[in-house]
Amino acid sequence: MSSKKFSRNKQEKIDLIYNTFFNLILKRGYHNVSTNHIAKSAKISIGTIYKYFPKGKEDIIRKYFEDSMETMLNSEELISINSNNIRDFLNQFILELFKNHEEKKGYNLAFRSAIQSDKALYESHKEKIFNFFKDRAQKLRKANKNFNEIPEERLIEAFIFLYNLINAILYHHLSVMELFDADDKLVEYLTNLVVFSLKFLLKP
Amino acid sequence: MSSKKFSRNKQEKIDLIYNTFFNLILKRGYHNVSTNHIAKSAKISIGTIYKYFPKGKEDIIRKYFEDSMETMLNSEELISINSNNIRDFLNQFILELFKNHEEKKGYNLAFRSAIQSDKALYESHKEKIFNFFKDRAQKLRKANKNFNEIPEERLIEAFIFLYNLINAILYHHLSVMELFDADDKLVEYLTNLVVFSLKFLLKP
Amino acid sequence: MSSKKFSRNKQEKIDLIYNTFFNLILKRGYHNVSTNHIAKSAKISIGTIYKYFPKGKEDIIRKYFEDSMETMLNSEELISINSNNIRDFLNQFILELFKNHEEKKGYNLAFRSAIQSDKALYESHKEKIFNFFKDRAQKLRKANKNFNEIPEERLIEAFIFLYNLINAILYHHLSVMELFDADDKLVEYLTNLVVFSLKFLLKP
Amino acid sequence: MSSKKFSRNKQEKIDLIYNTFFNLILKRGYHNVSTNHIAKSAKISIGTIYKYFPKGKEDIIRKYFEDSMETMLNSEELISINSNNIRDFLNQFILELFKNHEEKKGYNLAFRSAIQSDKALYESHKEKIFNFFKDRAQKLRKANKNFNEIPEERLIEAFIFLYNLINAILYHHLSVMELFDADDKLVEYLTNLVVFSLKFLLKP
DNA sequence: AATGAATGAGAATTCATTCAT
DNA sequence: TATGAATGAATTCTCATTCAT
Repeated sequence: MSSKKFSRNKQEKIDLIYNTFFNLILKRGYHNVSTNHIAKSAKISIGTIYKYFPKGKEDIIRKYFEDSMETMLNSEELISINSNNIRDFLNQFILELFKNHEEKKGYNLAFRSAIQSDKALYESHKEKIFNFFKDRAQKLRKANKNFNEIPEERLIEAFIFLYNLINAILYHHLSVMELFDADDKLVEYLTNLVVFSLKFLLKP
Repeated sequence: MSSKKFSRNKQEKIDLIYNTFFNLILKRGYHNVSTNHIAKSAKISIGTIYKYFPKGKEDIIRKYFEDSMETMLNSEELISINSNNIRDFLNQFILELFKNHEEKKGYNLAFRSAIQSDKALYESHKEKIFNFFKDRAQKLRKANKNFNEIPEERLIEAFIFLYNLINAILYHHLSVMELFDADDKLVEYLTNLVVFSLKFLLKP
Repeated sequence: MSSKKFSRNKQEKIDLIYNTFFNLILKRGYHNVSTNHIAKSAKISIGTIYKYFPKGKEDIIRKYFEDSMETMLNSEELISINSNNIRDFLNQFILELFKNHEEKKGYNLAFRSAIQSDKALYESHKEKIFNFFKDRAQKLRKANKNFNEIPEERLIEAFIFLYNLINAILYHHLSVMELFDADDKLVEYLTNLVVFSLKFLLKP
Repeated sequence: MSSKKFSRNKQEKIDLIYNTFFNLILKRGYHNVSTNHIAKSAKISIGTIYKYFPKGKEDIIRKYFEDSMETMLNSEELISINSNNIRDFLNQFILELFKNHEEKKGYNLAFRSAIQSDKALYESHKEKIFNFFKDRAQKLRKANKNFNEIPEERLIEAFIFLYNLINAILYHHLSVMELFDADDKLVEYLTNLVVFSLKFLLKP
């Protein structure tokens, strides 16, 4: 029975803005969605958007991904993987990305669009990815003799490349997802792809 | 004679517009380049651009890719591949894409940007790709018993998927190209990737 | 008792708003300070500002100057000057303005800015000044034969002109204040300036 | 009989913008005039304003005063004054400012408003004034023994101060111009004021 | 055929003000 | 009384497109 206009629940409004924005992006493309569109579509005033996201569109994307990236990379599931078992790690990681994909297709497409015109967002995202895989690479090299011979930098680069490859497959809008009749099959394909690629990339 | 000189000037102007546009896109991103920017940068008038491309930016991209796609997919090199030898075909095709990539990075990035906000361009591009691979699939199935068991649709979809995958690797701006110290290595990786993937995708 | 404490809080809040506003104006200029800025900077709510100053910025300035002008023009120091001694009066008046200037630079700059875009404020200020000098002029003419020959209107106008001139020197932001190494020198200059000007303006 | 819409006369349009803007400022105050007001009032499109003045209001003022300042300070009349005669110079200079004032009251008020919120404009204006008087001061010191004893810097500062003082009198909106029934009288007053002030400021 | 001045819809953003809590 | 979320008109500025010359 609480009035919509004076809802004291900030998070509700912020989520409304997120959802509206990402839905609009899915329908019309990032660059064809304006802050005014968001306001109209969400039935809130333009001022409200700028209250929560003072720099407009960029801010919405940035803040959303700062949160969601943090959450994803620091999720229980990823943290708790026994890092010296690389198969487990890869499989778990792909599953994690895949779960993300299912529920966040709109958000991720938005993100891919946004980093194309926002260098700062792109750099910060790159750094986060790098640090995440640096940590993984270091643990792997400590725990597993096979990886000792591969330079740390190369290992990190390989991980990042494959991370991007998986994302490209999951989110690239030219993909023909219908190829994989079941999710299992897609995950299986991706895992095989990664294992095969890693071998290729890391051989001396 | 006068007409020849004339049409020569015309083509020069069109090429100038193409080059200027794609260079600007590389520097500033598709959505940050306006028709006025192109005119200023190319030192021609905005009116001239609208003479040759009455619908502006969209038209430039669309016409460019109509031409270049036509040229690429119908190139001597691809047409002359003996289509019943699938290995040759794949290797040749990847090399062709790779050559393209080297010299046309700007154009392709532009294209990727453009189709994100232009549904018509996207659909027409999809159709062209589909028709190209439909033709290839039909020839393959005629010439090669192994492919008879695979439904035509599925074969086409697999080809399209892999075509997109290769492009994603070549053009995705998050890629870590430094991984592949030599072009040979990248082409080798891509070929292996495609062969491996085809096996996976086409097994019953 | 509670009411006393209450009104004390009220005055404190009003003073807080005054101080915050004028400090912000000094830093950023009148037109770049918003009511929301004041609220944030003073750490009170925007609602509180509108409680005490229902018309916002204009009201703050207007009310402040209504008070301070009243106080200044009716100050003990000015009232008690023996008005038939014009030298004393002028010197005292300049000193009064100067004291004001030292401690209220921000307020005065704010005021100068404000009256540029608020005609009502400007008119009311003009009227107050006029009435003040009308009173002085009348007293002077009664007490001092020399002034009898000068029309009352002209005397008032001369006073107002010189009042504005002094203020212009004190507050005009293009002034080169470093010229006057000591305050004494500036006051001396101003007094001479006024005496000289009065002679010029009042000669028949 | 030339069409208004496609007038090839840039300067006409630029002058129209200048005149419209400065007239509006006189009526409503600098901060209450928007670029849209100017466009509507001048019956041109907002785009036209931004074609000639890409940074909007600031640019209009800046460009106008860059031109007019240049013109004024380099005018035949000022340049040709025999600089070693200080009386002549002062009188001529005041007359020049006064002529300016008569025809450009609106422009000057606009300028005074504008520099309050545009630091760059303010600095560039200050520099121009400084350089102008530096040149005058150097010539005076060369030609006239009396000025040798006064440090160059001090001489410049005094000139600048007096220049500002005159402008304040001419343009300050609180001034009571009616005091001076004839222009001659005002110029006479200003000259006396400046001579008197210079003596005071330059005495050792 | 070529030019570029002119247009105006629409995007991003600010800010005085209101009012439910 | 005090709060601050919410509003939306108004502002600055951009850009695709037109059309007289």
